[in-house]
Amino acid sequence: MQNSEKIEEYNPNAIEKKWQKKWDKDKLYNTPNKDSKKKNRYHLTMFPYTSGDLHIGHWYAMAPSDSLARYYSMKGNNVLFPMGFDAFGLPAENAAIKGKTHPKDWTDGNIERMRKQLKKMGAMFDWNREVNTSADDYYKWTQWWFLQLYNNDLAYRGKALVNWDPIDETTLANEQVIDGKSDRSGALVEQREMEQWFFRITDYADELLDNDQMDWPSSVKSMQKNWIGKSVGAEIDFSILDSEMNTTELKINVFTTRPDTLFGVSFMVLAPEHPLVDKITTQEQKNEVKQYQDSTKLKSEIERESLLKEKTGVFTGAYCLHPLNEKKIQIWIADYVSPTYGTGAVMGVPAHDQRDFDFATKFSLEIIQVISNSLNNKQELIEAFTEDGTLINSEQFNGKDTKTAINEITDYLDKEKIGKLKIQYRMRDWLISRQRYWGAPIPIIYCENNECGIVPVPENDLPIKLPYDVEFLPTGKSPLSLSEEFVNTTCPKCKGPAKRETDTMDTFMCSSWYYIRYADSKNKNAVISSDSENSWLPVDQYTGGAEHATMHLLYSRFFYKAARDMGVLKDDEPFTRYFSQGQILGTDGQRMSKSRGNVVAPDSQVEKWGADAFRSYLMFLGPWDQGGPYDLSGVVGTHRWLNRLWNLVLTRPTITTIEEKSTMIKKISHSTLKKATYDIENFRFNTMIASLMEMTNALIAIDEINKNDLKSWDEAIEFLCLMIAPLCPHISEELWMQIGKEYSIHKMSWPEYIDELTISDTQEIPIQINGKLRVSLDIMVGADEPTVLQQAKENEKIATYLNQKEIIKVIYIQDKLLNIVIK
RNA sequence: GCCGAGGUGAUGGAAUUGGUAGACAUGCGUGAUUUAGGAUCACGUGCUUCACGGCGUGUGGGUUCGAGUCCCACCCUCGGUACCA
Repeated sequence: MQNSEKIEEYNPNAIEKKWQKKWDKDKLYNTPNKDSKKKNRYHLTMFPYTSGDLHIGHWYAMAPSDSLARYYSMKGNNVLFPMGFDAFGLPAENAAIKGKTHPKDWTDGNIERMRKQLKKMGAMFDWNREVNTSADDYYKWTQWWFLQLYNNDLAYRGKALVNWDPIDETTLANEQVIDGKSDRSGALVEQREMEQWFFRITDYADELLDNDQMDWPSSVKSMQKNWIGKSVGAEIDFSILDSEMNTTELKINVFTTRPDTLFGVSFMVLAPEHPLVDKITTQEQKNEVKQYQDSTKLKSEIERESLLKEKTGVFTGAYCLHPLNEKKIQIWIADYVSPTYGTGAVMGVPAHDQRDFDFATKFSLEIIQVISNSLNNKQELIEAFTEDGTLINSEQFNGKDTKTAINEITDYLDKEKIGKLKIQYRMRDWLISRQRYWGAPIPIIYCENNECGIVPVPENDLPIKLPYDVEFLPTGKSPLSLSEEFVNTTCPKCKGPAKRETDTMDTFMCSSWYYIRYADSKNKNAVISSDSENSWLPVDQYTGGAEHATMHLLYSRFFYKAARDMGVLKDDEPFTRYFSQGQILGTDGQRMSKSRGNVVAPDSQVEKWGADAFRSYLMFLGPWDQGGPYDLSGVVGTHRWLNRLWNLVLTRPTITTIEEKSTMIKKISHSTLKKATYDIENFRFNTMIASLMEMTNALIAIDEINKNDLKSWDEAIEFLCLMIAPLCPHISEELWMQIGKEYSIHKMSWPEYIDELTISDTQEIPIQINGKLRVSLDIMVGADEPTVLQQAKENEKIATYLNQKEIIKVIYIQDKLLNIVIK
């Protein structure tokens, strides 16, 4: 660099503060519903839970998402990129109990702080559309959604065994139970029966399963499929016999995916909790059965697991009848049968199911082989044979193969009315009731007059406001039930005395529709106007953590489909394209947590290096979907780069008087632009930044240019600023101004590259002998084989290799390589 | 067990369809500058060998002129899920 003129030093903190203020003042990022010249495009990053401080994970998730939104905005779209707060939920209540504040005050304070921290990111959030799920103008609509679901028979009240967290004193969704423990409190979860509100998500199981065409990561799609867990099989009735061995009215209904093994049934197993157990157990077995049931209840899921899956169980003394061969079959109870999956009863086929095999071995029950193939013929079974094969010992079905037998036996059972085809799902209906304070009240009234019964709150009465002055300390009852003022009301139908529902809604309900509200966040008359819906929905690009695969992302899809069927929205899927970023870890490679003491605070990193260097470092670290440990000594790399970039842009090289024009600068800028464009569209921020660094370094290496290249130089600098704009919004804006361009760089267009300019006239081609690289030669682009071979032979080193040897074959790939095979 | 992703220098990671392995960056080394610096700049840096060269992408085999990339078998790590009948 020959220019002696002193330039100002790069000072990230000063310029970042300056531009954030100006953008805010100019409302640069407020997005109108319509822009006559541009196509609308909706980008979304998951909104944060209001936990108190923005942590590095938020930056890792949001900064690249912002860069993407900015890129598509430069590509000529009218991009909506909103932000808000997921503000209801247990931690607010827990923190309030601990810190002796009120959940609302705690939450509102956190929102204030987090909004400030978010603004330091320099993202293009449209704050005009901010939502706060705990604000009454938001949860009014959460309640409205509940009413719509209720009116369309998608919400129902039912008794159910629920997961009960004894520490937080609330129910939990299955998704919130990890290894039998509460994902929040860590307490061992108990089973309790309660009256609860459910959503019929299972009605949508098949449609939710159908996700092949979605532009989502395959891992997330497969997680959802596994979670829904569809299996096709048959339900079969086994008639229970009385003590005289006569058929009774009682039947055991089992679900099996292997009806072809029906003749192999040698016992029946009920879950200890199965309602038939008490009715069929014989007098002699009563005590033993009761004892087993009690011990099961006391066993936590952890204990069940830790017993190395050793089978336990008790005979009930009762028998049932095999529907096809009329054999008498013992009925047992065992805890390996889950009361909540299928029918809570299993037909024991020890020869062809490993669990049944273990059980039969332990209790010396008969093992009848009914499937065989060439491999296991005549062999004594030492474990269950679970492969397909041919039926044996199965009367009229002998000789059929597994697949045929499944169909024929199912058909036969159906015809004889002893069974039928059944599709079973692992996923259960969504339990939304929470016995907690800090959530949206469920808009239901229970009228004391039995004729009215359960009465939904009329839409005009919404929102049912969450009272501020309530005792929310945990007592096992819903805090709202302790507030006379809240509970006592009049029935909307008969005007008689009535009581309100005192449970609140699962917060996943709030987050199932927030992206819908962004499109029309201030609408007082409707959840969204059809105009706003047409403008923005569905979301074009959603990004967020894969930990939400089976909860938030599945619930949102259900909500959207339900909304379609209720006539609220038009489309089938809420998120057209979804990408899940990985997780940023502590410097020790572990998950960041206060207890480990490995938390890196983004605020201090921003203060030290500036938001631009910090953002770009997070993107440079590695592939975005991979995550990984944060390296405190690595940020300096992107900081140094921005420093070099700063000096480069503000200093022109010496201009010589040589007339000859070079194509080098154009090649650098256009090929970098090509690569950067490809990379950002494919979420490859790390390689995009690497190539921008390469371009920066290449331009710095040029310390003099000739007069005719001046235009190319200025274009290169311009391209560089524009390409950096989505990644580092502050430094690019500042440099853009300093080189005398029009405000704002963020309203400029992404440049277009010219493909011919990305190629130069000569290229280095590797010359191999027998596939081993020996030398690289500078060859004209597009040269043919004889030319290249000739040049190679002329090379001294190659010539020595070829000396006295016979050339068997020459492989030449144009502009790629030359391989000479010799003997 | 099942489903999904992955295994490349000291470290994070590059390598569009099989075609120069290690781009870019950190760290480290040497030098420059500075009163000093954990600031900045330049050069070097896969392993091995004095060198010619040889060896190198989890392990073993295969296909090919040529394999990080394709095929077969296996090992390991991470994420999800599980007596799911």
